[in-house]
Amino acid sequence: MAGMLDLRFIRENQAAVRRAIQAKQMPEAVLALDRLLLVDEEYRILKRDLEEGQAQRNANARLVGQLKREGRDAAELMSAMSALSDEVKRLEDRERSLQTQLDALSLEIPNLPHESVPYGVTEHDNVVFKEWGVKRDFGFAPAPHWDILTSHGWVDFDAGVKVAGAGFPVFKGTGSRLVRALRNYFLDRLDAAGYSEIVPPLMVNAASATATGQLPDKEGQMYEVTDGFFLIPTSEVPVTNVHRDEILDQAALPIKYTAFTPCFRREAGSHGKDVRGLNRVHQFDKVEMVQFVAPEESYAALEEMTRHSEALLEELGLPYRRLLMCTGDLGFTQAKKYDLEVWSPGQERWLEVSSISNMEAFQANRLRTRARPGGAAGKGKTEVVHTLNGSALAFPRTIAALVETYQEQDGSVTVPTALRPYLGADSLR
RNA sequence: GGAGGGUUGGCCGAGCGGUUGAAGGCGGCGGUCUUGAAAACCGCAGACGGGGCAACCUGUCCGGGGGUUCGAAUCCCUCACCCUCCGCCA
Repeated sequence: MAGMLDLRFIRENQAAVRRAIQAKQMPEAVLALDRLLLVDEEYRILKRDLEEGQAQRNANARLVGQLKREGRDAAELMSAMSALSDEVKRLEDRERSLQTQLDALSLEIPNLPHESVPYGVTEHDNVVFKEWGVKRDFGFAPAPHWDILTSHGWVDFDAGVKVAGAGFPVFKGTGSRLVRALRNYFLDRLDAAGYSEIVPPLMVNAASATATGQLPDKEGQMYEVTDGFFLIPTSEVPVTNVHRDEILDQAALPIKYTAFTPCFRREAGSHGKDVRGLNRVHQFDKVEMVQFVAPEESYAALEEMTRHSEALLEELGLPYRRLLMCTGDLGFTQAKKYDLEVWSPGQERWLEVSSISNMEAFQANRLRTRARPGGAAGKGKTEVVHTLNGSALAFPRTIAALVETYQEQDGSVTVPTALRPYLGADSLR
């Protein structure tokens, strides 16, 4: 299985790849790169000897067959072949071993940042790309969402602890209706924007989790269940894997999918105010966008997708800012990423509600998803595709910002206009 | 959970361990013919690697992985998936 970019690209652009990995602040991946290049060199040298041996073995085996068919004695050739076959087998064993190493090392090489991504070491180096909206002047001290939600009985955190554990909020009554309203609202908006809806499996196999980059080495983020399944940390995983091992029709690009699913994340090591209320939970709902596009279109697609998510926040009247992630805060699979953070007046902090990324060819290579005119049955050379995904939006923090932003002094929550048709109410109380 | 049958190219479908260097059909592409098209006929056609400036040479791939053999689509082991019947079940 190929890693991010194919081996040939890495081989021919070693210096640039090394620099890019260093910019991502992933020293262990630099070590993997060094080993990868060494193993690759040995592999290619061995491959020549191996192919020569295989060619000779094939020719002789054919000759044995011919002799036997003609009723002649092939014993001498066959015994001579024995030694050659042993040698070829030895080389094949070595090749297999090197191939296994190459595969494993390839999976350790992260995607490279796009040239437009600013260099940075930590999240503090991210760039505030834009800010939208005016933070509301309350005239009273706005409550944090957990107070609002629990006082109305819209979310029952204690019941969640009893049923499952911390980080599994139970939405009740109006809270549940709010979830359902957001789900329909987001999906309707994306449907109008040309995304076709998918209801995917909520568990995936290891092959899928590897293709999109959750495996190897990031098991800490996913719940692994029995029978080799993983609970999805985002619907990006099952939706993107829909086209694993496929040659797409170039004329069908861009392919746009949206999906509403619960997402499951272990969030090991999180604590304190980060996990208070709905700030960080183990199970949450999210509407996701996924696109398969021609390489030259992918950066326009990234902007377009980001605008879709921003438009939702704007229609909901929630002030937000867009961050351009620096190299050091990019994920393993990402070439470029924007985060959208919504303003939480009750906590006086920004909450990440969306992350939109261009994976370029990184996932497509792991997925073995390519494109050509006519698709699998078509003609011509297969070409790479780019994949992108983004949230539109994550529910819990959106709900947190929503109830905090629209809370009134009497404890009620005004419903933003865009959501009224979905809730059938102007105000929640 | 039990028993049985399957997995071959874009699709369907053959395939005694040795011209499978994957039959045949459909679909695709190019051509002949035609005012044009259809039909008919002829021809071309996979994926992914390695070597080479190139022409070109070469390897691997018949669900995945191992094995037997001079030689495996074909035999053996193993895993996954699909189908049929039984059981259970929203």
